Order: sequence, then structure tokens, then C-alpha cells
Amino acid sequence: MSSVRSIAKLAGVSITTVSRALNNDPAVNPKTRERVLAIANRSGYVASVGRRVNTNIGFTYTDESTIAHPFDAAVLDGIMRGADEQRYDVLLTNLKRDKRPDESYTQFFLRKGIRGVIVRTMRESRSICEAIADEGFPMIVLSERFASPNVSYIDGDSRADSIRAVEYLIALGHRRIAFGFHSIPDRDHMDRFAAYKEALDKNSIPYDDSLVFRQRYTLAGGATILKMVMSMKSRPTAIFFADPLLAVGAVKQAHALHISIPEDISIIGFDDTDLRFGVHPTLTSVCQDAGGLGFEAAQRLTRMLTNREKEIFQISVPTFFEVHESTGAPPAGLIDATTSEDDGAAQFKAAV
Amino acid sequence: MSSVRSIAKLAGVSITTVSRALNNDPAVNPKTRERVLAIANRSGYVASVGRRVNTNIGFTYTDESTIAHPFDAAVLDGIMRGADEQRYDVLLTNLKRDKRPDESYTQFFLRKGIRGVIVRTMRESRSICEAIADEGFPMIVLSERFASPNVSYIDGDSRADSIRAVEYLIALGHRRIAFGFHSIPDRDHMDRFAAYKEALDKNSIPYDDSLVFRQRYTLAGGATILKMVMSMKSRPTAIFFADPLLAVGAVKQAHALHISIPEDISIIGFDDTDLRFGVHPTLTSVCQDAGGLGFEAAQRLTRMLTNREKEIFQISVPTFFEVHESTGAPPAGLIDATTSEDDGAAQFKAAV
DNA sequence: CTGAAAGCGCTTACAG
DNA sequence: CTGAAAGCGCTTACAG
Repeated sequence: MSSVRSIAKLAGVSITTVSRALNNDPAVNPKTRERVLAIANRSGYVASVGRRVNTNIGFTYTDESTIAHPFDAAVLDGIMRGADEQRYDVLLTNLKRDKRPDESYTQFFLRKGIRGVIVRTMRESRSICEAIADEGFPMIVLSERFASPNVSYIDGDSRADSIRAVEYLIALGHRRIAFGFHSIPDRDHMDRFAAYKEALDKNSIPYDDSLVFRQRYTLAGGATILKMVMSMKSRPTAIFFADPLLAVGAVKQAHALHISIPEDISIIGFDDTDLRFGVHPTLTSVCQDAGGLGFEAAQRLTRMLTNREKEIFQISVPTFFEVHESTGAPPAGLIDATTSEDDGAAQFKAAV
Repeated sequence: MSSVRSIAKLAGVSITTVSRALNNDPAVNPKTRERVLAIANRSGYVASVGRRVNTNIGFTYTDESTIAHPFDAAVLDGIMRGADEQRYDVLLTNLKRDKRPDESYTQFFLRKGIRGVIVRTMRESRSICEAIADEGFPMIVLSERFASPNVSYIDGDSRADSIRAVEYLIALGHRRIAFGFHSIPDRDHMDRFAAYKEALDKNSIPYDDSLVFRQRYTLAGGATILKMVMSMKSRPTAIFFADPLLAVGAVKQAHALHISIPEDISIIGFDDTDLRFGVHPTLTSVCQDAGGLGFEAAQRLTRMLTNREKEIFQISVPTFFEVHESTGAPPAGLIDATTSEDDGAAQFKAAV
């Protein structure tokens, strides 16, 4: 391996001069510096000590990385913007892949050159976050919540707006409202499911298990839910989706079946980014600013590192509810579901 | 700052023992190790030398970071998968923000702990890539091409498929084919524009400047192009978009105007990810596997680093052309544009 | 299981 | 503008 010593030998100077050249000491003769740097670069020299700054925060997955998902991409973009102020860089790592069984989390992060970490975790790996917090390593968990007072987190709170969304449908006259979510029982989706039930309850609409649809969070999952809803006897007149892709997939399927939104069915989506604007009609949605979550997490973490303080953050950022064009009054014939048992299925068959 | 010395003092052991504990030497008494690690973690100890591995590649922007764009997000996802095999991590950095004027690119990267770099650049910053290559630092430029034989790059070659796409429209009977692209003169878009012209030329269709539309790469830009096309006298019967968002925006606008695709107008999009599937009808598209580009770049770079070889890669990955539902024969009344001067504008007005 | 001492990589005050 | 020497942070063969 290349070192100051080997470079000094090749350049015919002392290690002192090599060190100075590498650190841009103005005292060094420019020609000497040139020669030294050329040799250093050619031999792949890497300082094993010293000047190398260490201003990385980690964006770390406990399990598989899912960086291509719109939510994660937006979060990461926010993290980069948030880390900018204190001039930190962002290192993407994966605990599952690289942590050695014999090292602590702190050791793992320091080995990677990480001074603080933003963690993205699945439900089953929550204990990892608690362990990192117990070690005292600077950390913020993204998009989860913890009861323990020493685990920092930032998450979006979609509960109030999910209730608002369902009540908006109720105010428009809807009574049979379907709920679509994905089959991974993460906190966000369970929150929204609870909110859906709470909104029904507050408005004395009985909860009906047959109106709840679980699918993989894909366009096909959303399409499936739409088709199932439209083929039901006394079908729902609205669907509230807790997942962006499901909502988009449902809209796409509606077009394919010549079902009009919102004339035939109202749809409310959930959006972490800008997907609601990519379809027609623009989706009335509960919206979460994923980039904002990442920004906030990174800014707080890096400020904490700069100030060398130790703080615990437990922050819930409320979502916001946007009304667009995908919601309206229920179709006249279906307002009272009990008196028009078969209209839904009939209309669906006509559409197909 | 915390060091082996200060920790040794606090723990009441020698620096030797501290070093061993930090490196998980099995010879250390577990209780001693516990005590040392606890102190190390508490005092925020960071090894300034030694064991810290340095297996980072950089994903570096020369200008602004655009990580939230679907193309970049997909690329990064591919990079992470590609870096996995050799167990590299990915550090996101920005040359514009952090490079000191007095340091070489190599020094910048080494200071950041980066052993090789994947560069994303704008047209105006191509010279930076050449400078990095001249220094001999391991690098692959993503999604650009270079004539210089010592600059490594990997890019998607969409030219052949862009010609194929336009010729597919011609084969369906289209003669007036509009071209929509964004206003940033990057290589990709200029390539596709050239291909559009070449396809017309090969088929003896005169190029018409008024059928070429430049807009910002937003949904609104695509919507504008669709509206402009539909309101033209002797309007085009098809549009080929060189940008994903423009195509999606056009489809959305068509729905809003009750214009049917492909019955009223055929649309071919360009897709770096999966956007073509998110709309109805699924867009016939020239497709580029952005994740694959990132994967390939990262895998080759990290393998090169592992093998300590120096290679130059100049790789063009062909795109692929997918026919879906957004293309069909031109509307009967508009097949020969010269005989139906006003049909397009009339139909548009009726739709509005 | 532990430590004193040697030694590597690096930087820097001092001398020229 | 340069180098010999001192010194820091760290690791490790050797001794106990």
C-alpha cells in the first residue's frame, strides 16, 4: 500500500514534504507539489489517518433497501437538503448486510465513518432502533413511533386527516365507503385503518368487514380492488386508499372499464409525493411531505452533531388533506345502498 | 477529543487493552471490554486511524443534486444493488458544494473517503469529468458519452429505438407526427430529436418545424403540448415524447378533454422507470432501464477497485421499445392531412 | 488476560 | 522551500 514513505522515496523528497504537498501547504514549491500529487494519485494513495474529514450521516436500512420507492426517494432527497446546512454528506448503508455479530451498533457506524444516523426500519426490526438508542449513538428513526422516551423519531401523523378524508366522503353523501390498503402491517397503514373505522363510528355508520380490501401495494392491487368493489352487490360508492400506488392503479382500471370518477365512484388516495397529479382526475388525497420528513430529520441530526449536544426528538408532522377532482356526490341510484342491492354489479357488468 | 489514551485513563487500563477491546480481540476479559466500550461510546470516540474500512464509492453530482427525479432514484437503487457484490457503500456528495479550489478532484474524493466515483453531470460540466479522468481517479460517468478514450461512461442509447418508434407510427399510417421534448439541451434529448428527424427522412416525410414542441419537463408541459397539437390546423395524429413526464401530462390532459387515446391521437412516450404503466392507456414507449445503468456502473467500478486494475469502460446500453395501448391507426378523417385542413381544430373545440 | 515497548502513518514546530 | 526530529494515535509481537 502506498504511504507517505513510499511516495517520498519515489518523489525523492522527505515524508515531511509529501505530507505538506498532500495538505496544500503553501510553503511547498509548486513543482514539487505537482510531482508528489501525481505520484500519490497514480499509486492510489489514501491517507490512513488524519486530515480526512468525517462529516457523514448514514441513511441506514435495517433490512432490505427500498430506495427506488417514491417515498424513500423523496425522503432521501429531503435528507440531502437537510444535511446541506451543516455540510454533511449522506452514506447509504445496510445493517443487515454489513454489521458484524461481534460489534456494537456504534462500532458499526464508526467503522463506516458515520457520525449520526437516520434509520429506516420495518416493523419487526424496531428493537434494533431501541438498541442503537440504548448505546447512545446519535440517531433519528424515520416514519416510525416509539413509546420509549430515549428513541428519537420523526414521522407523519395521518390519523386526523384520514378521519377528515372519510368524513368528507360522508358529508358528500357516501355511506358505503370501501377501504383499500396494503398487506404489510406497518404503522402508517394500521393508523389509517383505525382512522377509517373511527370516522365511520363517529358518524354512526356500521363497520363492514367486506368493504376492507388488502392487496400488495402495486398498480395491479389497486386495479383488483376497483374491480372487486364495482362487482359487489350494493357496492360502495367511494374508496379510501391508504397507499398511493393502489389509488393510481384503481384510477387506471376505472378508465379501462369506462367508469367515471367521481360520477360513478369517488376515490380518495394517499400521496407521499406528487402521484396524485399524474392521473386524471387529480386525486383528492391525504398527503404526506416525505421530502419534508427527511429534511427535518437530517437538519436536526446534523445540527445536533455540530453542537455536540445530545437531544431526543419525538416529532409527528401532520399530513394535509387536499380536495381535487376525484370526489363528488354518490351516483343518484346508489345513495341508499339498502334499496338498490344489485345496481353496482349490474353497472360493472355493463361497463365490462 | 476522545482517544485511546483518554479512554484508557477513564477505564483504568492500558491503551493496549483499549485498542484490543475496540477491535474485539477475544483475549480481552468480557467485563473489561464492556467497560471500555461503554466509555468509548459515551465519549463519542472515533478512531482517527486504522481499522476503519474504506469501501465507499461516491455518487457525485457536479451541479445540483436531483435525487428525487424518478431517473436518479432508479439509478441510485441500481447503484446500491451493483455495489452490493463487492460490499461497497454509497456516499452521496456534491462537487459544487464541497470541493475546495486548492485541491485536486482526487484529493477531494479521498478526503471524503471515496475510492471510486459514479458521476452525474450536466452538459456544461462535462469538462469536470474529463479532469477527473485525467487525474486517473477511478470513475464512471453516468448517462453521458465522451469521445476521449480515457473517460469511462455508461449511457443508454435510445437512438435506434427512437427511430423504430417513429417508424412504428408511420407503419400505422401516421404522417403528421409531432415531437415533444424538454428545453434542456442534454444529450439524450438531442439524440432522440435527431432520431425523429432521421426516421421522417428515411420515410420521405418532410420535417416540419411547427410539429416540434419544447416544454419544461413537467406534467403541465405535456398538457400544453397536447392542447397545442389538438388545436392545430391539419393537426398531427400522433406525438412522440422524448420525456416521461411530458407523455404522462399529455395523457392526463387528453382525459380531461375527453380525447381518446389512441382513437383520436396516438402517443408514444419515453420511460426511464415504470411510469408508462401508471396511466390509461398504458403508454407505448421507448424504455430505458435506469436501474440497470446504475447497477452496471456500480458493479464494474467496484469490481475494478477490488481487483486493483485500471480499466476504461465506454458502454452504451440499448433502450427497448414496448408497444402498449396508446398507439393505433390515425383517425379516419385525418389520414391525409392535406385534405382535411381544419378537422383537428374543430374536434378540439368540440372536446373543450 | 494484561501491559510496556516497538513501530507504522502521519503532522508540525524548529532549524536551516 | 526543505528536512530531521519530536510527537500523536494507533496496533501488535513479546513478556509476564
